[in-house]
Amino acid sequence: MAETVRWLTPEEQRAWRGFVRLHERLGGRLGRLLQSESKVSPADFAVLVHLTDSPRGRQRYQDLARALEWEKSRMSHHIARMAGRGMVVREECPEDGRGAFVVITDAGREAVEAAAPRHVEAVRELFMDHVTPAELRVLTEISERVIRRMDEDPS
Amino acid sequence: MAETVRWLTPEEQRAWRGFVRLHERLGGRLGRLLQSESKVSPADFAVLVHLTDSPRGRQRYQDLARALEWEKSRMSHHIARMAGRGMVVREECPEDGRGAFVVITDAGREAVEAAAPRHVEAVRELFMDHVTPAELRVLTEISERVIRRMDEDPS
DNA sequence: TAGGCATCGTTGACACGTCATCGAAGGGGC
DNA sequence: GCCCCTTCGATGACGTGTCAACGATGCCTA
Repeated sequence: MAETVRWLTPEEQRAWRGFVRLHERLGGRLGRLLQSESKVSPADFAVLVHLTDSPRGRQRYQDLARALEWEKSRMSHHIARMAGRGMVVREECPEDGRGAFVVITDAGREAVEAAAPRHVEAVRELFMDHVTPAELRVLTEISERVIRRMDEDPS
Repeated sequence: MAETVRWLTPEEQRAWRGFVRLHERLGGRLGRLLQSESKVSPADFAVLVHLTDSPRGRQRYQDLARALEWEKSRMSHHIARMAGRGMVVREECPEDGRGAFVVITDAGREAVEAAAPRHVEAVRELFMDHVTPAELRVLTEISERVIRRMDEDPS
């Protein structure tokens, strides 16, 4: 079973390379932009938005983790860091002795409200403004299809 | 100057969300796959491939950094780790007292040769096989255009 | 040739994510 | 009630990436 490798064609290499680069560059730029202007990283932002959309600004760790598709340990670490910066607090869960809530603080609300316009603006400036609606549809299609395949085959 | 934020439309949100997820998932999966089977991460792989393509398997840190679009400190840290695992060695540069070479070792060559087929296969299975040539062209187009814009505007 | 400035790579502090492991608590079946 | 198995979240070790600062060296110009 050798010699059966289907190597990438030049077009495929170019596409893959561009794709990887795009991710690295966009992520880096976006993170730096937000971090420098608002002390809220994209990850923080995602958490805070979810909390503001939840009743009483609170969510169970596990629910948050499922919604964001994060591992529970990542959630635990990240919330600990965010708690250290005063954007959220941890709260015991009376109904389930194992569980806990993440609750957004006033400082957290202020931070997300201050960061939201800048976040959206950055996504537009760096990405959306350079992509046509048709291209965007193709991208959505690809993304969702590939993710679906990964969900179906958890190898 | 308030109220002028151009929020994302539902389609744009969906696209952006899918795009971010795709990267996180693909990256995670690919990394785990390679790491577990070959002790060569995607980053290692990129370095080793570049070195094997260089005369005498060696490159200056800065050239490598430019080629991969990495920061010099990232390069330094990463090479130090790879050197610790015996895949490369650092070598002084006689012509320039400040500089240094990264040189691939035999172990490094073996590692990249062993990892290459698996790497390509993973990229195919996880991604290429689920994207049509036309979609791939759109993706390449988008990636390169957005990257170009970022290059032009180093805000 | 001496002073000033840029470039090269290193280093340390920190943020982030994964994995493996753990202890506490819930939820069965018997 | 008791055991077993699962679920919840915390934790520590580790690999990875960023930033800021640094020492050493090269280079250019006055």
